[in-house]
Amino acid sequence: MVTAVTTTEPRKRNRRGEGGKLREEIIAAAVALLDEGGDERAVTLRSVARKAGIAAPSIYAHFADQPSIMLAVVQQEMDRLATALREADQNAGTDARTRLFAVCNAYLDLAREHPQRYRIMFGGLWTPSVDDTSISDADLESLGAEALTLLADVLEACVAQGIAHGSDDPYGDAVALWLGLHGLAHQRAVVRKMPGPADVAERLITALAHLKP
Amino acid sequence: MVTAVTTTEPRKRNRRGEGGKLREEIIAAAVALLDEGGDERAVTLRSVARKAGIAAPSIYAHFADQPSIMLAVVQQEMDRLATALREADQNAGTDARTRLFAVCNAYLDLAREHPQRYRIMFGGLWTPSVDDTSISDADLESLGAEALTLLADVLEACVAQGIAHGSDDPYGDAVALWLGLHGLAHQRAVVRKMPGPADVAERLITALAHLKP
DNA sequence: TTGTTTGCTTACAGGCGTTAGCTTACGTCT
DNA sequence: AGACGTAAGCTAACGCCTGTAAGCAAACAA
Repeated sequence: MVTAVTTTEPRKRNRRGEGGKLREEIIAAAVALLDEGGDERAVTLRSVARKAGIAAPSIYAHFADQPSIMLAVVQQEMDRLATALREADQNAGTDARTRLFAVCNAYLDLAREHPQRYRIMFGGLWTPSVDDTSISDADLESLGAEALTLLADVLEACVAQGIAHGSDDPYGDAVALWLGLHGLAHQRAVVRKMPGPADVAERLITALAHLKP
Repeated sequence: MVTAVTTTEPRKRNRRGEGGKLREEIIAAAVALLDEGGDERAVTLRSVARKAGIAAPSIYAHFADQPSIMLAVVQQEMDRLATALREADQNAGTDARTRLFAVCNAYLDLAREHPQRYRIMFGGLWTPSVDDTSISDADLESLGAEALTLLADVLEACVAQGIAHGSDDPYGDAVALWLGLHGLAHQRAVVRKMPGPADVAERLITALAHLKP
């Protein structure tokens, strides 16, 4: 049983300048392993290599060590999330309520579509190997801050349009709203079926955004 | 608190009827490993055995396999949590607002005191080995349901005392409130420092319980 | 004494991350 | 056209740790 149980065909070597392509393929392989329903323990250096159809040591040309792979996955998915939120906001027009629900639902949808990825991103198990300079706490915090700023913007718009009760600290309200969304998204990502009513999301958003009835 | 799991001294064998004691010591050892700041990967069958001062195979007399240990830890900590919540409620007197904050803060405090345990409980990584009959999904769900019922009770009391706006579905509101608490507790358990204002907890509770200003 | 509980020792097979050194094919330069 | 430097990836191997099986030794109760 040495060979290729899954999808591994004799890999075509990349062209001269395109060695970096493999880096993306490695990340994609890691993500694929997650999406297949395995938890993060299924994402080992060797399993990723198998999935990508390469030999395990070939990874070291692109990543310093195993945690670096997870780190890259997290960063990529964080970027994807931030982009999705911005996009949802911009496609939502100018009505504040529509914007609010668009952004929040985009967040929840992404988490629901890829629960394992969400778990990795916010589950706190990717153990930053501090010597990886390509990404750091600052990166992630700034990304979170970006999403929070977006939320705060939308909340302010709600107040400005008179559909929500104001507050002296919209950023703080954004944090609270995000925490609620995160609680729901994470719990959905973890358990097979959530207890509670179907409109929990709406209730959370309405309450935490202080929307007027 | 089961004590003396710190170092590896030649273990005193248990008396005739007290073989079951080791089971508790094993769980305690696993919890200790978590509390030492290691994540769940640090809790291997062998590391637990080392911590408990016994030989690795000796665990099999008390647990079917390694995941069963984690499962037992989760159940124990879930019990502890439920007890703490009930206790906080009963010590809070009859004022609904006081009861509400007492229960919620008890939840948050416990999570903050033992972040790694909290992560294990709700992180969804303990991979139930289905053949373990001593605990099951039903157990955990019923436990969650118990906590939720408690929350719903307190919320109804708030409405009854006129300090919160009513709702046609107090249980649903309890779920929403719990999700908010969970989001905060989990995020605190995962990252070293939370962004946002210091009174996020109060804001979450106030908003999700629909407390009147 | 004898049976049973309690826990240990030894051992195996397999997966892991990582290092060292080799092969092959590409692009370039004469 | 042919040689060559180098990028791209592979094979082999190391040491470590894991979960688990099989059988043994000692202490206690009857």
